[in-house]
Amino acid sequence: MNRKPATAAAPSRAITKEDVARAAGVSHITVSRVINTPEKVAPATRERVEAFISSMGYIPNMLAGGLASRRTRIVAAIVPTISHSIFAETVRGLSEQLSLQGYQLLLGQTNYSEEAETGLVEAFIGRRVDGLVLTGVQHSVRTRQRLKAAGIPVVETWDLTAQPIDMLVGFDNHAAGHAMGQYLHRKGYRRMAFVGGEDPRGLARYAGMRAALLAQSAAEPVHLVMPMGSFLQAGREAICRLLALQPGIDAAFFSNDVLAAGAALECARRGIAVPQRIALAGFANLDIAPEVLPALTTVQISAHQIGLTAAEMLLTRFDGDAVTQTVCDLGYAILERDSA
Amino acid sequence: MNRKPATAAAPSRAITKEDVARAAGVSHITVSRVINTPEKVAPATRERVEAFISSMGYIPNMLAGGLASRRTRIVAAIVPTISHSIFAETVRGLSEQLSLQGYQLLLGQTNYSEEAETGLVEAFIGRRVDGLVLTGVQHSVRTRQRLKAAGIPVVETWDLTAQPIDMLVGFDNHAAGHAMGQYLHRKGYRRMAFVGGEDPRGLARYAGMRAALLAQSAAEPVHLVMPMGSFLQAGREAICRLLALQPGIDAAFFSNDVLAAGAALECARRGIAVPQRIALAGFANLDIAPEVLPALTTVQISAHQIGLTAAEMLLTRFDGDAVTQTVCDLGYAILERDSA
DNA sequence: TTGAAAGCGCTAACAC
DNA sequence: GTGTTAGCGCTTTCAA
Repeated sequence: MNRKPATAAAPSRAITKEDVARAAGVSHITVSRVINTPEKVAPATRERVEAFISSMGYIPNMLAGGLASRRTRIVAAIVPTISHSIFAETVRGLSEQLSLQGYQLLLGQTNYSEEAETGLVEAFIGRRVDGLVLTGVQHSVRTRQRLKAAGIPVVETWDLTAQPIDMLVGFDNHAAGHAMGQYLHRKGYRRMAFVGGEDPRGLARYAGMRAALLAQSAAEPVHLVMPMGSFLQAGREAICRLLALQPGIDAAFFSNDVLAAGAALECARRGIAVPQRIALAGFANLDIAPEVLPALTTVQISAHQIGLTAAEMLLTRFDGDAVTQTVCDLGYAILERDSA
Repeated sequence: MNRKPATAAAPSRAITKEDVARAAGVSHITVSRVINTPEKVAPATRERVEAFISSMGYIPNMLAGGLASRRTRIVAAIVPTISHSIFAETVRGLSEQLSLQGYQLLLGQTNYSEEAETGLVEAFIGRRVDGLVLTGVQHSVRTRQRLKAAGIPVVETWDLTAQPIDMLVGFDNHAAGHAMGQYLHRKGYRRMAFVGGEDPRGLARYAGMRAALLAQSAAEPVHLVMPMGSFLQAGREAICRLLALQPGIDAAFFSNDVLAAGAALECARRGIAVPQRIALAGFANLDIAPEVLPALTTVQISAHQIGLTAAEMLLTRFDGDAVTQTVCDLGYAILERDSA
């Protein structure tokens, strides 16, 4: 199946603005203008230069351009992992919106490690990205220092805080958890559990739910921490563990829909009536939420919109305009379906 | 919730190698060495310089470095969409492996448009990426020309071809479809359908399945094309359409597990016995495949490994070594479970 | 409307 | 072990 052993290619020398300029009989700056500000070039000259650009297959070196202009037209995004569809959606939104304006997206994954985030932030600053999108509002001191020193536009996402580094688009995780806690309590459930990971946002949702229950003098919810990984399987295991450890439990709020869907699947398999025996609630309103049986009651948020909005904020800044609304609260909504 | 209107920050002037050099009383080249080849610097000098780098918070400008050295340490990946977990897995593998060596990932999405791919390739060449990872083996002439002219290392993924642009890691989609066709036929199913999108790889799987059935003198499979979007829902709709249009149908092979899972969920909902009334087979062995009821028979491939391998190939090239195995066939395997 | 000069911050090649 | 000299390919500012 193999072909010739491939060695490093020999890029003789890439073609430059000078080459095009020489061929077209103008100076390189004119070529530059044809590309960046065509309206400032005489139509005749422009057409001739364009013809040469095209026939010679000239592609401007944006590295050199970026160095000279101090604008790279690159935005970096840092997410815990691209494997979780919520973050994938945010990244998709970002990338789509950014590419409309000729910006490119550099992607970094932290795997939920703050240390990794710090490293990525430094790497991206080193690449002189025009803007940075961070997940969450919790960052190392070093990250904050670097960001401040670099002075580049930053958008934090997926959460809310009173002291954003710069801009922010997200929703109140604590309030969302609180709302679900109230909802479940109102529905008559009294012995609840929260199932999730240990990321700050999941923890905030748990805290919100807990606060809601305590405010109603209801029992404190069981907090079951599951490892991040295959959420579906984790959800199945979680429901088994919950039922075994706390037979009296009557409702479970999961940190995301996939976890909840796994639980629903397991209940179906074991003939456990949902929501009669145990109610299930998810988070995010992912594709899977309405599809399992029973359809999942969940908290609706918009992962994709987070990416879109973050991109818009950044783009506004890049245009030199001031972003008046530096904090964008996208909100959330309890979506009642059949599982709780 | 708003704070001060945010305006473009004033990055007075980023600190450079010169600044550090002056402070440490050495020349800028020594600072450069401390960063890039510390072993070539006297320990005493090194430590002093390192102290200044750290205390001054110096972050090298990789744009300038890249321009001078002609190496950006950036790899670009182009996928149809990051929303489909198979591609997200590939991107995750790529990013993980690359970041181990200090490389960063630029991400582009085509939304299955060849034209978009062409544009992205040009943009990435303009950014002088060190390597490029493409999805599939079908590309515009222009893309091929540009890539050839640029002479940068390229890895095509997710398919196989006799004439790769450069390097290749994937598996034979036609053969995988063929194998599933044979499997289903062997299992006794005779009136089959294929459900998928119109991407080249899905089409190849359909063609393979069709060839297998025709070789057995079995009936030609029905080919149902579903729009890309919410796969779960598309899977549900597909099974409804199939059963309505072709009541005699006894097996359906879906272009991916999510589609198949949607169908399984709908069958469960409507009390349609799987695999007795209709057998269901998926593709990719995603997390969801073993979790639905009945567990999905599918074709196992490794999306994550594709990313890992592509990164390794590229990294080998970057090290100046020749990649002897330019084509890596990761293979596939029929995974028999309960649905077919 | 077009061009010349200067420099963005770094690395490569060669000297000392 | 360390420094000097030249660029890398582009944009910016100013001049014509």
